[in-house]
Amino acid sequence: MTRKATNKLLHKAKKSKSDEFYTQLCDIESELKFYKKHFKKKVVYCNCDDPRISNFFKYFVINFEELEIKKLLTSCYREQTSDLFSEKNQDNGFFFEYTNTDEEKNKLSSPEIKLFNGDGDFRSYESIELLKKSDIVVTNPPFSLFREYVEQLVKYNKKFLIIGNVNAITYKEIFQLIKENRAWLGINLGRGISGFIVPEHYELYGTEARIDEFGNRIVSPNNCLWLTNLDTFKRHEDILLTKKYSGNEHKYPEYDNYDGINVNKTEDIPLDYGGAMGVPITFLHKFNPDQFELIKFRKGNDEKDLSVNGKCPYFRILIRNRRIQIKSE
DNA sequence: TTACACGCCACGAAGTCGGA
DNA sequence: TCCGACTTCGTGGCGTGTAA
Repeated sequence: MTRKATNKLLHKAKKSKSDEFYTQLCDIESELKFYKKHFKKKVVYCNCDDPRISNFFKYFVINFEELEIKKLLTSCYREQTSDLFSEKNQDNGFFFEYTNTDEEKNKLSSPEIKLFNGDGDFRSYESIELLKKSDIVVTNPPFSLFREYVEQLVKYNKKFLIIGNVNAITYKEIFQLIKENRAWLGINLGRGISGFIVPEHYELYGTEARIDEFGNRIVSPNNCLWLTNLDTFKRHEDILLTKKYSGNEHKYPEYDNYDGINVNKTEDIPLDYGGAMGVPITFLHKFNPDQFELIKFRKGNDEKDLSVNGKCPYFRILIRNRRIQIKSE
């Protein structure tokens, strides 16, 4: 009888997606410029970042004085390769502490990194100890572990500004945070994040992939967002509404399974409708919690996807305009 | 009671469409 | 040409049904 094959390794290999995406300095600058006041006397932790490569590290070193940062911490994951023929692991994760002293500035080209005992995974004990010492986490975490990553930040009650995929809004856990006003979208979204630097071995896909002037291989997914719990001006600005429901009822069909109307574009949200409206997930990019209330995500009363005449539009978020008083019957 | 097959559902480091 | 909105469908996880 053949032995039952253990194909765990194969599964592991299949599951491990390419998470080696490096954020460009221009994209970091165009977002971080809106958060400068938040960093004064704070310990910043970039916990998915090799200081020798990361543009997050570079950004905070360049702007250390202007932002009045107290300390910068970075840590980096290294996959452990257990080698039967050597006694120790050669691929420990590592971390680096920076306080902008003259000595540190002079050694920036070869920073004195400190090895972890383990792999430096953001979930590891050693990395969590650094997390506990920090105030704000800023990085581009592995998208394949996005849920776990955010869960940990929330667990340790940290401020954060991180990059994720737009579809992260559709994750139950992430939407719940947004609904509870414990996280929101940053300033840039979609093409507002121009692209990521990928390693040599990575296939350049998509029509907008390119090699930049420095030879960096860039892919532009055009579907990324910044998720944060640092306040921004944008979430206090009302969305300008120009469309009317009354007289255009035919443009706003009612859902089969919820008492509300379907709105296909954020800009088409009517200014005179006080009931529930289903809007695209990208509405959250312009969301002001004082103007709109988030009621529910995706599902109708029957807990099935919202549908119009039997057809389900793409995921919708049910909202209500707080500025309009609903007449009591 | 257990093991396995099957079906449903959630998901997506994409990529396209179409209006301005 | 730019950019916000939307979609497609293969894959894996999980719950349930059924046979042994």
